[in-house]
Amino acid sequence: MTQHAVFSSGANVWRSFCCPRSELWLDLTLGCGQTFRWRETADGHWTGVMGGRVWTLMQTEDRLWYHTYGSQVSTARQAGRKWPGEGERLETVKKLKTEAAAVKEEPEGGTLELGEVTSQWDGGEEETLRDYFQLKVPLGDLYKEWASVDHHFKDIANIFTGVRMLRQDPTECLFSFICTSNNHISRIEGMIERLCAKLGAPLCRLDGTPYHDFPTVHALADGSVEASLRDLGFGYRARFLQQSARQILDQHGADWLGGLRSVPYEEARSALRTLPGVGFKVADCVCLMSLDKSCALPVDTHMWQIAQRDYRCTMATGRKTLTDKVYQEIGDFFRKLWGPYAGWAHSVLFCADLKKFQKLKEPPIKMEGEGDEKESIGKMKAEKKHGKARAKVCKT
DNA sequence: TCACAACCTTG
DNA sequence: AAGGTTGTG
Repeated sequence: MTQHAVFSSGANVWRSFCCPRSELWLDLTLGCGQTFRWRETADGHWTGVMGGRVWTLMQTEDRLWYHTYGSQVSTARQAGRKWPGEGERLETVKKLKTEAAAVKEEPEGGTLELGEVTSQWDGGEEETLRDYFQLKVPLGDLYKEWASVDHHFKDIANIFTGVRMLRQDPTECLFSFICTSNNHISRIEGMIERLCAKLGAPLCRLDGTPYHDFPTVHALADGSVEASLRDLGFGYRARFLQQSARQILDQHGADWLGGLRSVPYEEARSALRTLPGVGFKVADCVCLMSLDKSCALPVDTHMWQIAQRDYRCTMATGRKTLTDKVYQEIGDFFRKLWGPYAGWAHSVLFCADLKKFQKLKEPPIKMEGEGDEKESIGKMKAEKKHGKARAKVCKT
């Protein structure tokens, strides 16, 4: 049976490229609720479906490592495409061992075996990842700019580093976020998993777990979908999904969503809002996370509270419900404060507000024999093991 | 433009 | 209640 790839096992092919932690922190970026399809299948190893195939990712101090499954898929994908030269991508096994040993703290030393490293062209995988993580956007520089204009941001910026917007598939993003209304992240993840298992193309099976692609708009538009999804626990959202898919095909065509990438923000948002189950909040999520609208800023109940509590945002206070007008004003307030990448800054604050990451705000715990450069990671692992969960730290 | 209820489940 | 949307007054 095929198993999930593990970096230290020596049984898998891993490739990597330079990507410092200040630019990307996988645990936060994949776990902050912008995507619902990645799971931590081993310590620091994230497995999920992206671009029609299954990946496992992990990172060391300054590199991002990746493994993909079922390489036969890549043959079709490569056809007719020209990829940039591979240049300095290849590393020697010796260098890998040195680096991995340094980072992974193998006490035995020398027992660590790494997977095969081939010199063949990687089939565009590195480029796919660079696009998915939008690595051309200089996150470290943006953090400095946001911190210079906003001391609340500055307070958390040193802890919650590398929180990056993904460039997700628009179809997956739209239909996933229609599921988020009145819902928790943990439950959403289960729903999306069942949605893909029911309507998505099967890709492979790892350790007995089947992986599926996200369903196509066509699959979601079928008349039987609402009943199926209600059976899977989608509640009233089942109809929204089927109707939105139907409306896209009937009124625009399957390529319409992707085409919104080249349309101005407000226009794209208005277009999305014509779909059932899509209000301002969901539309902004889709704009920000899949349509290249970096200024789109989803205002949920969290951001509403943050705006009042931390920013004394006057338009946010004194109302019982988040009206369309206030929604707009809060977004404009943060866009003025943070600039054209306001949506990215928002996700850092959102991430820092999540219950599951509150432990990162605690003072570091010194572990015996632990170097300080791996402090934050060591701290997280240590506290995961000890199950520490202290009260949320709020700054006022 | 604002407020409120209803909507499906479950952690 | 939970990262909302829709319909009604």
